[in-house]
Amino acid sequence: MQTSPDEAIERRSGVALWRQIADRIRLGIAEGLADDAGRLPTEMALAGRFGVNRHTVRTAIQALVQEGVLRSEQGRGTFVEGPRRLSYPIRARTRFSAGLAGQARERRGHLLSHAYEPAPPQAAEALGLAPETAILRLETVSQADGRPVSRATSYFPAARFAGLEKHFADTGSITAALAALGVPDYVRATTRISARHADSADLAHLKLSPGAIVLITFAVNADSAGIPIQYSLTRFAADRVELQVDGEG
Amino acid sequence: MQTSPDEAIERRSGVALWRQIADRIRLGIAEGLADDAGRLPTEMALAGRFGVNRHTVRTAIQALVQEGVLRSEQGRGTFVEGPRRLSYPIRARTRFSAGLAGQARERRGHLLSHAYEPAPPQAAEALGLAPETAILRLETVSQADGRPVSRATSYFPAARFAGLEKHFADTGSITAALAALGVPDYVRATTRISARHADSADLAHLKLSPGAIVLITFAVNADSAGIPIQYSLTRFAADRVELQVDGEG
DNA sequence: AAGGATTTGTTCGTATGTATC
DNA sequence: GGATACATACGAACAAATCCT
Repeated sequence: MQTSPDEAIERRSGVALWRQIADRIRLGIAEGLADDAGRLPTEMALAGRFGVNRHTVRTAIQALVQEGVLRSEQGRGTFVEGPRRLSYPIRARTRFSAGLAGQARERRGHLLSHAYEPAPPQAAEALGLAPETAILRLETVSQADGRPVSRATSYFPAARFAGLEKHFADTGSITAALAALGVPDYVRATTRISARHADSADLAHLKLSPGAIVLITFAVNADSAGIPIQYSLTRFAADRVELQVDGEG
Repeated sequence: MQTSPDEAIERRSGVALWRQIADRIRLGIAEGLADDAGRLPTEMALAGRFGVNRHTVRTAIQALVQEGVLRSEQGRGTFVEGPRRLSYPIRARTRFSAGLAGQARERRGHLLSHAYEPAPPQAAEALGLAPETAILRLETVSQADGRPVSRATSYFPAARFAGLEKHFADTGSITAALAALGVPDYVRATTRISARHADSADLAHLKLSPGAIVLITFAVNADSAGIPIQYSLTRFAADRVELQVDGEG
């Protein structure tokens, strides 16, 4: 028998207890925290489980209600409200739209801004270009059923892909824009995955609640000849998406 | 010219500013935040960049010094200290030890505890077993050069893998333990990746500083006949590891 | 070698946010 | 809800170590 609570929460961590508990509830929903009717355990039960005061649990629940994840009904309980988490596949042939087929009806990318400028060091290295070579930078947001899912900064060699931003703005698809410029196919070379807290740009573009976590991917795509054509930094809303890696492509 | 800071930080988010800044600095190091001599921008410069008081930056830096990531010298500056981030590959044939070859000299898994018990719902489903079927659960920690990298909860069908914990305790390797029980080879079927804040168990086993973020992977491994043999939930210290997905496996 | 500029380290005080009871 | 304790963040000033001219 344990006297301490089952799922301990960390104090003096720089992360408020209510924020930690909100994170855990949000993740826990995917793992069956709510019952079949979508009802969460009572506030008292959650307070006991996390070893905190009921007020603290209430603050966490209020934050999730604000996000649209939960809905509280006086006298009845707290219920899961929001859509479930999307599963974003990462494979050799990662495509945003194709990947979410069957999980969302409408998905599309939006162009926030673009610029032709000298390549920053990491981009130049990833693309195999000399430092300062001109590149095209695109800032985009991808949505599924009108809900922002990810935000990306992409770098393309400017010499080869001048005008790409127009094709993207028209079609909302990197795949289609590349095809229009003579790249009918491409493959994901490598993806590096890490995580951090959302910054204010993430909050604004992804419509996140403050304190949310974003999954970060650094990816390189190459054409059929193996020449790198795109380097991208993508931030996924960790509470709305999980990344899925399939075994044998 | 901008009057607002370049990289805005979010207030009233439930995540302390110093914690957000510590996260950003840690990530920024990989992206060339420090100069060639490993020296960070001055406290004043960072404070300006993030739009906060110098004290707040100092608190963030102190947290990273405590973690071993940075080192401060009065009158000289603040320098990058810790070992660089490990890159953990995820492919069809993901192996802990093999994957980190060349990045760390010594790596090994340690058995924290084990139990034979009824399968929890997610584990039963992932392994294709009837609910409540007996499984073997292993709690393990993996280290590279004595530094904890990840902590895993693994489920194996008890009928097939009775005694696996002894082989693992002896060898420190799941691959070797499975081989001893007649599974010479296995492949990663799927991996789902998400992220959350570290809980106190993560902090203790991974020796993390409070408030750290962990990358979570849910993985299923199958034998050469495609039969699921292992379901595992692994927590990676997001500030010490990045996950790497290679294109054509 | 001297002195000024730079950079980190320390100490006040004050206001606000967080969590408990 | 109100009172209390502690953590977080800011501001101003000064001290100590180092660097540069």
